[in-house]
Amino acid sequence: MEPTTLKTRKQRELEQREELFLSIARRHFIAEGYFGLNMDKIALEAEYSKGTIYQHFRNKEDVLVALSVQTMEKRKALFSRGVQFAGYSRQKIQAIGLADVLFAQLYPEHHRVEQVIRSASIRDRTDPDKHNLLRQCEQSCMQTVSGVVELAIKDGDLTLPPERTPQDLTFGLWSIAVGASLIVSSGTQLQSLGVTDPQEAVNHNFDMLLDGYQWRPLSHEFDYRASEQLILKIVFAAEIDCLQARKLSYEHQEPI
Amino acid sequence: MEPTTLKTRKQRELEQREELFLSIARRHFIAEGYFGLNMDKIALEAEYSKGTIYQHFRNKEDVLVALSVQTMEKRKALFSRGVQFAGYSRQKIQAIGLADVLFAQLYPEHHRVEQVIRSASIRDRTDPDKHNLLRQCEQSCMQTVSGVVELAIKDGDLTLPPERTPQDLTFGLWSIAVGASLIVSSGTQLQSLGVTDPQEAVNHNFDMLLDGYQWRPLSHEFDYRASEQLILKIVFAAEIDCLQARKLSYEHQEPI
DNA sequence: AATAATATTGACGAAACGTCATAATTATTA
DNA sequence: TAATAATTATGACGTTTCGTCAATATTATT
Repeated sequence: MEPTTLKTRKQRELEQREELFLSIARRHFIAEGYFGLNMDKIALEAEYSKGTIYQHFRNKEDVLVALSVQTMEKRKALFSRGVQFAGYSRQKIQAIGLADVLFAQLYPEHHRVEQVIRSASIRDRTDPDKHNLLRQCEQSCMQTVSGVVELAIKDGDLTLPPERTPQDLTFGLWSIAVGASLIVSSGTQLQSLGVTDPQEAVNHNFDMLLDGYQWRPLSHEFDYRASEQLILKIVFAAEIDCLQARKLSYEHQEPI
Repeated sequence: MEPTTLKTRKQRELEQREELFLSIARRHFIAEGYFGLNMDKIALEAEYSKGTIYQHFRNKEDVLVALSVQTMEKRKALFSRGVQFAGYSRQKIQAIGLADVLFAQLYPEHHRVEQVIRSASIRDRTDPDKHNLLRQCEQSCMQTVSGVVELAIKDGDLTLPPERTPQDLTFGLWSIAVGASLIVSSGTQLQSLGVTDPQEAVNHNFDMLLDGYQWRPLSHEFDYRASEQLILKIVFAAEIDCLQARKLSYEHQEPI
């Protein structure tokens, strides 16, 4: 066998095995969190020795970074789909916002992984190179947003104050998304505080922020509710179907 | 000795000891993060046995919740000071925002504790009662903000859309604050992305969100820069002095 | 077929958690 | 005050899990 073919087959096998480890790891993490995720169990379940696992991952935190990268790539793909919606620049932003919501609903477990890895203590144990890969992935997501901001400026839908960069706005949207999901997941009793529907509130806060920046058309000049339905129908039909099916199957299971 | 007097002295001693444990724990956590914080070391340094530590705290995570409660109480005190500023309702909000910034600068280490405890995995190990105490503390902080929102509505500075609660707005501000600090601390290279001054960007995003809600006076109707200086001077003079002094002492130390 | 290179294994040492029987201290009673 | 009861402190111990590494097995090369 030629070395090239051999190498690629080897590589394929390695990647496949890594994928196996990661899928087991993700399952364990979802079920039992950071402390329930343990290397011996992964090894046992994958039917490889622990040493082999450690040939793929420097340590436990490395596993989490790898999971996060998968997550971020999934999110990025959805963002790219959203940004393609043909409409006002602000509708593209809306589409990205919806993408993020759908993402959270489709893969709620991915969210938890991201949060753990953001924690400084856990991050400090990761291999800097792998961690940079994750950060690049995140930046690439953010750049999708910034790209739309720049487009809006070029189209004349948006004029930033002097001294403000498109990225400042992106940072604002990103903060709301990250912050809200963290607050919700941290168990704060939002209901009892007066926030009946956090998701709805986040959407509205996005709108208010963009209105504040005077991104046209403003929310009172345009029917963004209708726009939302349109975007979901045109761009994310598949995802909606998937969620719908899942919901139905829950309803079926509940009586059992 | 009467039982009451006896009990209070005992209690005082216990509280003092707990404070000792917490101060040691905080130092270790700051220096070495979650994994560097360890119960044996606290015991050793406090010159008590490990068992005694476990009489105060159910487990390691409980120590962190206790630290977080201290943190949140400090923040709440600063918020209460800010809200007393006599001016437009929106200036009160600005004052709370400044309080949060000052808090982060005065006690940067407190921030890290809060972030760790928000992580679902770590939270899951805490005693629910103690954790509720923390959540109550947080809610009380948020209620300070919501109170100002309600005041603004009463004064006619702000009119919320139907279906929106004051708490939805609070949730937006809170999300920005929490999200931004998490993003900054997670090591995302904001500079290289185009956000030169994250703190400045956060402030501006607060302004834009409030402008979006049409909270009067709007940012172009009023000089919030000047207002900021005024608030700092009138309400937070002590904190500014403290930071200034710290800065000077750093400059003195650097040549050494 | 012999040898070299690479990959796999799981036993092992280390670190830290949280417990609990024992010892020490403090309070109560006679 | 002395004896006894109640409370509190101690640190050795069992347990878990991490990450390593010498020994072993597999694969490639000569």
